[in-house]
Amino acid sequence: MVHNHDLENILKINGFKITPTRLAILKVFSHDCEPINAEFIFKKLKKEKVNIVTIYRTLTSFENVGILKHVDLQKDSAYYELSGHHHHHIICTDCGMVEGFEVCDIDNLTDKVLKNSNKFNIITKHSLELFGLCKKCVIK
Amino acid sequence: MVHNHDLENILKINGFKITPTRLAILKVFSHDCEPINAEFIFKKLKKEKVNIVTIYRTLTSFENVGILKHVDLQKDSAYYELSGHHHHHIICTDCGMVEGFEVCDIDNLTDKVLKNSNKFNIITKHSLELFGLCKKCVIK
DNA sequence: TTTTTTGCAAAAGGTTTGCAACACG
DNA sequence: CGTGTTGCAAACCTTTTGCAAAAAA
Repeated sequence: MVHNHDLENILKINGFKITPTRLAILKVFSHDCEPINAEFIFKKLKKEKVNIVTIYRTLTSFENVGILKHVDLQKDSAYYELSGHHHHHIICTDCGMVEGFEVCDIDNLTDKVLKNSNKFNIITKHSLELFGLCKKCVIK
Repeated sequence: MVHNHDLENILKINGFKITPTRLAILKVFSHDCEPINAEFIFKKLKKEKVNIVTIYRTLTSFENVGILKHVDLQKDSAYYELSGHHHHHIICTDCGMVEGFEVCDIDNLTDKVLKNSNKFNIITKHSLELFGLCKKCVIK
């Protein structure tokens, strides 16, 4: 269970003023563990009448300080998730369902790649997402 | 060296009619081995006065039949490359420079992931791109 | 009160669509 | 000649920007 004062702390620590809108957006992320986009948050906060421009601005600022991580699902809009533990995703190319996974031998790969590269010697981040068909969509 | 009749063959094999525009676009891809976007092709074919809408349509249809592969460089437009041999990219987050690499232990990873997944059992494709700073941008 | 934050309207940027003219085979 | 392809204009959709009003500290 996430308490409101935890969320307020996240904002404070990152130098943000505490506003109802920011708390509401953070709360959406702490409820839904899957990557979500601006539109999703907008609909979830329909009652609160949060402007979608504010959501875009908030997402960007949260990403800048590292509260959120941009996830590349190869969909047509930008998806974000709380940047807690390092993980990746499997995305169903039929229904869009997303599942996370932890396995990631990226350090090993990065070493090999950098040894063979003559243009790079620093890797700062990586994308690694799997795409496939979920069990429901396979039997369709 | 790529001959014109090779390009014509690619079109024929994939059920396309042979048109100057399609040949020109294919030629751009066979010259530039890095992933490119619609705008890049548009500029390269300035003299031929190819409409950018046609370029978008061609890119989509080439991707559909597998001539081209969409590459996710986390830039603001769609990049494509000839879908020849399997490889991935390192992208400089400062200057945008792209270098390819072949190392890819994805089968191993896929096996591990599917063993732990209860929602998926088929993986059809994957994204794997590294982001970092190229040697030029490091010393800036 | 001072500085951020928000909302609104409008713009921007990449991409898609409808339709008529054109051209490949 | 018939169907697939192209150009043009306009639409679309997500995201960004400018500016004034509102709210946080």
